[in-house]
Amino acid sequence: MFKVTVDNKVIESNKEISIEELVKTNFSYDDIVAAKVDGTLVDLSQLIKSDCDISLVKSSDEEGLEIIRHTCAHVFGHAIKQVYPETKMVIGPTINNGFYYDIFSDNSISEKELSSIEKLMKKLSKKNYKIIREVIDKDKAKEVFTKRNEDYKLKLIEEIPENETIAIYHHEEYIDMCRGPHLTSTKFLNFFKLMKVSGSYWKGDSKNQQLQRIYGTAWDTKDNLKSYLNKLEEAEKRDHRKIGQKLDLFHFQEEAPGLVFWHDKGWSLFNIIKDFITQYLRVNHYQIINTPQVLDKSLWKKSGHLDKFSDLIFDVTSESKEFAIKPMSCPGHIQVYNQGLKSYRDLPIKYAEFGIVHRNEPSGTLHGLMRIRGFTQDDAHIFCTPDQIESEIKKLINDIYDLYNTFGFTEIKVELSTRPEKRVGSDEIWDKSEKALASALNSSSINFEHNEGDGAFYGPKIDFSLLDSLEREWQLGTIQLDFSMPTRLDANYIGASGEKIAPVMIHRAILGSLERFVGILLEEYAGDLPLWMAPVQAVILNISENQANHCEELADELNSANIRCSVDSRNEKINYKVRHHSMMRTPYLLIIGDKELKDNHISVRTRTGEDLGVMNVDKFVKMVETLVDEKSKNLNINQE
RNA sequence: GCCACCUUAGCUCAGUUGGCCAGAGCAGGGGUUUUGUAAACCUCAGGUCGUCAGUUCGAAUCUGACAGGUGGCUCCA
Repeated sequence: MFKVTVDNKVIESNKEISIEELVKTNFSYDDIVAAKVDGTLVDLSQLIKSDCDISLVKSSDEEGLEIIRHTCAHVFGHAIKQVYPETKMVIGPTINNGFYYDIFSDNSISEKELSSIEKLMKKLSKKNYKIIREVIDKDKAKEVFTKRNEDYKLKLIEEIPENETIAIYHHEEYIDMCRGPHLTSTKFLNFFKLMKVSGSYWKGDSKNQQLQRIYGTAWDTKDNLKSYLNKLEEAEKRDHRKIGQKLDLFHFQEEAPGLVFWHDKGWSLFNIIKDFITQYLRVNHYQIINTPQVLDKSLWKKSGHLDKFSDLIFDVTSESKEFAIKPMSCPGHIQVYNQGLKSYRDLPIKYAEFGIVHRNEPSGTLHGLMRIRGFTQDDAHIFCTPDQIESEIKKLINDIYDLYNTFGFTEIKVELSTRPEKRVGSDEIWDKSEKALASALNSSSINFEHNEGDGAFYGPKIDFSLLDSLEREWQLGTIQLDFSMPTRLDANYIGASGEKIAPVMIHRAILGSLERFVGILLEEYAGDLPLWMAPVQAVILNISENQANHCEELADELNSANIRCSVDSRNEKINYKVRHHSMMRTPYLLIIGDKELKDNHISVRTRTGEDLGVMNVDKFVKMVETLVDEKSKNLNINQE
């Protein structure tokens, strides 16, 4: 006789019983997909024979969804082996919102085929067959997968420690190896979709065998599947490339892959952001400098960039001399630092540059404004003593958060990368600086992930990332400690006792690439930029020709008052113009008819269709000034 | 760079199994209209169907190469 507590209900039993059976006989639930026995996630087929505490996992729970997705990956395996029996299964993990399966097959799977494979999966899941878990030892596992010609599964088995048991799951004739848990039948597997195919590599290494990866999504209900697919569609509309074209901000063309043609309004936005950062730099005692775009290769050789990153460097040859277009600004900044002697009393010295850098990124990695070959970094280098590291870092972290918040970003992913195997600098200085970075993060009570061994060879770093509309991560800010380059490029300062010492260099970018940042901003706001960043803040629309001249005068007046304003006096109906400029996401539409002309008033409408009523110009100017000063997201001062 | 896919007018897209001068809507030009808060009406023009080669009596449509792009993978100072 033993006692089991299931969701606070105590059940007694005197014979071994599966959780599934236990639930069936004691509850009327129909959405249980797995269970946790004393906190450990297990299959429902698990047998219970002694006292324990069980909590049930529902299909709608995060863990339940993951199980559905995991099992869905297996059913994909079941299906693909029926279509192409010689397919070799590799790995099929769950990911956010779904799963993928890496396979090896001589048949290349195209996206067109996915719907027919999906149909077969549906057919299999409709059979509502039992999924049977079997625990076997390593030798038996080898035997099973040797028989099935599953070369990759065999490689995986090799990596499993001796005397560890292995679980395999039987899906009718299909067998997959997996820790589980899994569904006990395909009953809960109804709402899924195969999404896309991609290439991938065995062990994620491009030197290894190329595999095919099939992505899918799976949900507990039809509605959840539908709303996920809808969400993707909505996200697509926020794509910065589409918005950029619609709002006439920038374009790309074939002759300049990975390089931006900025149009007036896009460049205006770019410069608003740049000016905002410039203001920050002034207040925080940066020296704003500018260094050459093209430098002799000997300098890049000396800095170490040429050895490490030669593939990414654009070459220029002139009169038999070889130059490189700068891929980063640091060597240039050291040249400025090296002009004249520096004393320990001068430190920290901070050089900032909106450095335009070019990197010949592989064609397959380019992505709109997010990943390009020529971009502008809000780059700076802080030359300081080891003792100054921590306070400088702490300040930077806080500033980065403040600045991101000002732009409206609150979800920021932070990663701390520590010493890699191949590195320069003594262990003491690594200890000290890793500690400095971690304690700076901790003291600002910031959640961050550790990336052991992912630091640069010259020092540890902190990276800050934001998400785009499809929740892809893009790195923006970075703070990197560097113990190498100052020495390589002969930078030093005179210490208190007169000796020459190499300074520590902190590379840091706040927005990272301004281009990428514009991309992220556009997706975050779906083009509805807050007033202070809107390239055109107001457009004046006349009702008829009678008011056209007055509109021009009004525009001059508003522009003089620092409101970015244009006039649309085309011979069109007001409805047409309102629609047009609403779609262009201009924050304010100022409408002038005979009434407004007579009273010298403006009728104010926002891009979202809100009518702010008729007011005089002064009141409008004051409202805009206030909202811009506050960097508000609102267009109406009365909004709380 | 690798895998799959895509490329037709300024934009968004139609173009059936290869078959007469390749279509639509919006945008644009010209007229009419002088308009009151999300699309007035008439009319005109606009395309070497990404590029180059090939198959064919005939190619936007089939094949190949290349370019650019999209989604991933790898990479990312």
